[in-house]
Amino acid sequence: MNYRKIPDETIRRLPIYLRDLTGFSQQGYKNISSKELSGHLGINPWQIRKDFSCFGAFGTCGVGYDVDKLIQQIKKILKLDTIHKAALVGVGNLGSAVLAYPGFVMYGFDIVAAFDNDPKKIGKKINKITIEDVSKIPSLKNKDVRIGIITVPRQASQQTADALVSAGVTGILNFSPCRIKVPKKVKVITINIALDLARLPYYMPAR
Amino acid sequence: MNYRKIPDETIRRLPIYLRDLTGFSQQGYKNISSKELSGHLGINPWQIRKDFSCFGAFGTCGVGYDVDKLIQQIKKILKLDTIHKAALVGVGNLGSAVLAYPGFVMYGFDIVAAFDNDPKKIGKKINKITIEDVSKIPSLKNKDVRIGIITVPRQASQQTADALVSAGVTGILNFSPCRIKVPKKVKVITINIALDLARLPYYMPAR
DNA sequence: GCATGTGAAAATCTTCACAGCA
DNA sequence: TGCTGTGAAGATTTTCACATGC
Repeated sequence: MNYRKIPDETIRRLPIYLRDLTGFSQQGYKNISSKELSGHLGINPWQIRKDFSCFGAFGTCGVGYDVDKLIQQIKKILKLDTIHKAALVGVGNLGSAVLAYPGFVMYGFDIVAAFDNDPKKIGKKINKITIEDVSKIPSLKNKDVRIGIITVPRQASQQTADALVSAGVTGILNFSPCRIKVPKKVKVITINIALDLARLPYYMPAR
Repeated sequence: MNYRKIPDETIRRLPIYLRDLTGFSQQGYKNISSKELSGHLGINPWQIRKDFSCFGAFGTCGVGYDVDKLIQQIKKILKLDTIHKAALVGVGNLGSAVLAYPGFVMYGFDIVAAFDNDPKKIGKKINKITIEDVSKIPSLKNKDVRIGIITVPRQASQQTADALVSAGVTGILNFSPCRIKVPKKVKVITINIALDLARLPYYMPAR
């Protein structure tokens, strides 16, 4: 195998594999074939094999893949083999939902701080985290927090991003419905629910 | 121009264009060039022109595109030129956030019903919508609701999907962290926040 | 001059077919 | 026989270059 860069589309699929493989591991599976995985995920077996082949030969012919080895390898590729501390800004409806979201833990994320600018919310606790004033964002520098989650209204998103970047964050999960500008070093992934919903009618059958 | 199918990737970008064009329209812009749009969106000008060229020539050379015509055309392509009624199932943290989310209105979505299985929540009102028991989902048949939003825990997602499909829904926005099986006619778009977050460390610079 | 629209080239991603190995 | 791993073919998407029109 040539060592090529792993395709972005493969990277997009890796967390999906990881999620289901973790499930299989907990059920006691030792090995799993691309065909079995395919049935679960709705991804073609050859696509799965191609994806896995990007990072070396892990399967045993006639048997399948070693589930736990695969999990370790995917975690290593995605750099999910260490705990990542994250901070959330904007504890409104969405922010609260994200704070309570159980899905983060399994990938090794730990939300260690939450900020808001509403005096009524400051000091309150959600999930053992005390909400602090946004002016305290710079304190993240001392906490080795590299990931920021932005769940503030659109108008405040850019300044929030700026504050997070200044505090040393290099990865941002942005829930604001707009693009934010950051230095090249910083990676932003934007999640916009409305954009996904807006595609739905196009794919729905005509009545 | 050959009448080809519009590429899926173009469809994915159309809602983004629509969002920003709507903003420009409200600011009084009559025309806009691909270059101006490019600056806002972070998408290359030639990509933008290629996308727009899929559905006919709309631009004026030397001037740019007619903002309002473009908006109308994109809405037509995405079938967003009519109001779409939607129903939400699962009024927990995430469900409440989605109900309160302002982003849906601008694309013409109207959440007309919400369901939960928790007796404490039934009868409560959120955003003028009274929460009903999940057993009432079949009543959607009479309301011409074609879109379902699933924000229930993983275990309940498949049965929720089944109930929605039986009630006539043909498009589902699924927030559950698993795949749901539906008839081919039904389109599902799955949003999984954790999957997006899981990609972030890979793209972040090494410390 | 300026900005669109489009064929052609390049890059990327998916599908296939089959050799190779337990 | 059953399943992996991979080169090659096919499909899709992005980028480019430039002719065309106001």
